[in-house]
Amino acid sequence: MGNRQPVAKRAVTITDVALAARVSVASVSRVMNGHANVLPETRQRITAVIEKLRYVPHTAARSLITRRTQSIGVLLPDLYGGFFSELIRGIDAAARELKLQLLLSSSHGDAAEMVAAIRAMHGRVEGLLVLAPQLDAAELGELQADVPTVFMNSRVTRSTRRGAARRAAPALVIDSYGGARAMMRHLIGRGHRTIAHVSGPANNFDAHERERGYRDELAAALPRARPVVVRGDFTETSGYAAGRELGAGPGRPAAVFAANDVMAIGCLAAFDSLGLAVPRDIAVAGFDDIPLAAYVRPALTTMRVPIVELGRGAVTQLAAAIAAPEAVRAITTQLAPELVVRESCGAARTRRQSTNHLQRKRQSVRDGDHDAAQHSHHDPRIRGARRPTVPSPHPPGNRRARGRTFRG
Amino acid sequence: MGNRQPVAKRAVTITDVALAARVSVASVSRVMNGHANVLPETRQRITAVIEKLRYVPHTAARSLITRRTQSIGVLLPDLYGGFFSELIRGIDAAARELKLQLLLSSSHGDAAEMVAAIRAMHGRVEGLLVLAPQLDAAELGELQADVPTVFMNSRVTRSTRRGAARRAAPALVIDSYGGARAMMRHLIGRGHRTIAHVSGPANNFDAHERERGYRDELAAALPRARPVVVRGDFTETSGYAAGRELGAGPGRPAAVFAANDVMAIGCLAAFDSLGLAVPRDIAVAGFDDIPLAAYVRPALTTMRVPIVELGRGAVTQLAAAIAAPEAVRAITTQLAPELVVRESCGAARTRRQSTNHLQRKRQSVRDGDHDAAQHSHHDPRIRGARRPTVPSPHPPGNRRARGRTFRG
DNA sequence: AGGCGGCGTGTAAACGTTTACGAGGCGGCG
DNA sequence: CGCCGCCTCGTAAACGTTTACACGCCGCCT
Repeated sequence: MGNRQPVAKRAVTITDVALAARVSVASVSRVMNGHANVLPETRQRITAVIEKLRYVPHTAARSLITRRTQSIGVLLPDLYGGFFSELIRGIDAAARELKLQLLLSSSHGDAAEMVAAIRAMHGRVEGLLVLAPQLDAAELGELQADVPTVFMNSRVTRSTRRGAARRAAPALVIDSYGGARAMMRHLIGRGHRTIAHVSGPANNFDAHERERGYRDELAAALPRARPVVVRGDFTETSGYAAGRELGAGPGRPAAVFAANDVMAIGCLAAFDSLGLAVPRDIAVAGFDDIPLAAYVRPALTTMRVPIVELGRGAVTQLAAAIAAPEAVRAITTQLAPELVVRESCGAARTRRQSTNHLQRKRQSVRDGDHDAAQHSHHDPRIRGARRPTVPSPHPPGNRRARGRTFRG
Repeated sequence: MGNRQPVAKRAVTITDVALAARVSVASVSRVMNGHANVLPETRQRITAVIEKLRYVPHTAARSLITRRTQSIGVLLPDLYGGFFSELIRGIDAAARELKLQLLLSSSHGDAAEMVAAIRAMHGRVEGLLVLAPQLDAAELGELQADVPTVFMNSRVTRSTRRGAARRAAPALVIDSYGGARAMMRHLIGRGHRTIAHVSGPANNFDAHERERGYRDELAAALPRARPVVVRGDFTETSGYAAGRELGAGPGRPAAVFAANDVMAIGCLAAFDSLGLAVPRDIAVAGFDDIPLAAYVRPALTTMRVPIVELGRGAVTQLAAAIAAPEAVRAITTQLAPELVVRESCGAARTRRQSTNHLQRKRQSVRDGDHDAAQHSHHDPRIRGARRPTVPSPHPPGNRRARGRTFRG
């Protein structure tokens, strides 16, 4: 009893507490888990010992028997940039409300790496959140985990292609296709008749969807116009190259719609280097509404994607799937981007319009039914807070400053 | 054997494998853990069954007995903004190399919340990474976890105050004080004689250190100058307000040094609204080098803080502490910021100078010794890649585009 | 030839919980 | 007064691993 080991002191266990409180471990467990059937006096004695010994239950042991870990795994392809930052923030906020721990894992270039990561999480998480834009449905199907999974922004398995609907997990995606069409409608509505597209990497789902939206809307609204697509890879460098090509070549388009903001900013630089004034000589539009988009000049017209909502919604759906695994349906929820009009397309400086025609919509993979179980739209961002140009006569809202209270 | 339960299928355990391979669980375990003493033929038989049954060991059960979880907890005050994004990226990269899982937890406003979060991680992690700029040493001491802990950017416990060194954990901090002094030297070196400071929130460690650096360098270099400090809170709004106050009041300073970039950008907006030209009428400097800093105009002169290195180094130190808990020393490692000269202080457009006099330095809390065990400097960022103004005649390096290969 | 060491494998304990089950006490009611 | 039920609490099994130890076998050394 009294012999003290010089080695690392063992953590205090439930048995230590039971001994000290002169009760059985069962009673301690009951107190810890808030069960009712324990005498107030006993409870108090146990609580005091717990406090005194600073007992905190061993999570691994607990989850071994309860089969609950109170945590979910998040698998991302990368972490760089504002997109993932916001996504994680949305996920974290929702997980915190649901009292779920977050196990983070990133840098998964291919399916094999992702499978390895999933394996490493086995027995550690109750569910998985997977963002794998570079994987198609077949590959995703292969990494079938033994826990509920929700996919974010992955290739949609289309019910139109018979027998192809093999993914049994729900998914949340940004409606890149609809967003691209909305942007094209806007550009065409502003009078542009020749519109080029700078696309993203070939194996990226969103890149593909945005290009498809570009082509479809162009064909629908301007049947006589010929689509012009310059392939980029979502990097600024590729956007610059595309901008040089489009701006210097013959038949310069009236507007350029880049598949993301970063490339659009590259285009801006390219046009500047060519002596072209934006939007007077050529209009530019992007996609994503990254923070930079509001600060470059001219400020970038773009589609804002609801990243925080994406993260939130995914967690909510995952929690539902964990609670009732038998009730999960392979439903794909689409989140609609929002048109943000700034200067780069020649719009009025302060004008800001929302795409009413682009309502939040859902589509079922199996059938056309609409489920009411939707995530809560708690996106904390203040929609109008972002500054239209830099510098502006008035200080913007404080949305962007939240974290900065802690970090300089 | 052949009876199939209609209920949720139980996960395959090591016993299932042992049964199927007609060996004992011990042998399966030995194969799983790569122990040598198992016959090739037996090993092969077991491996085949493992493959066939897709057996993956239950992490909780394993870590219960081995007391190893292969994962570390990361406690952050918040997730918003580029700082945390980069920090997590650095942490993730290092953790991935060390095959450590990351348990993420954020939004800890006070010590109580943090203690709760630490408790929730008990038995789940082998070590803790804590970023708590709003906590002082005493509070940090209280949340003494039973696992190795490394603090990031926290209040330094000074050895000068006797008996105050109660924190037994190592820490990594950004040298905000030294960085602020370096920036002041730069401003004074450019000829500015009246320099005001916009400080951060009162309870923030970095804010305090930067103000201290401002005051000390000012006193040292310009003994006759009177320090002028306007309190901000790291938000753009507060920077704007401070800028209005400083720009419109009597005795307008020649330069304004803001405690972070966000407030500096607020100042830029304020001066613009007052009709002041930067840097001709007034110079502005920030701190952090957030991505925006290079894109606003005039581009912001600032101190770049090595965020990724901070995360990397913290993980490295934590791994060392986990491996050899008895060898940990409460050493505080300082990471030096780097001066980035842009336009907002009236420098030459393209000039870029590094602060040679501000070497990376370390200071021990207990004594003055220097430990060689330093983290590897693998910061992948390309130093000169950032664009000085927008738009620029040449496309920037592709550093900023990495994650964008996956996400539009 | 017999003992002995090494090697391959199995048995069982241990990790720290939760919880089904049962024992004991006590009060109420027949 | 006795029985029954409820309430409190303890005992022990179970979760899925790892690993110390034991055991049997074979070959080598003496």
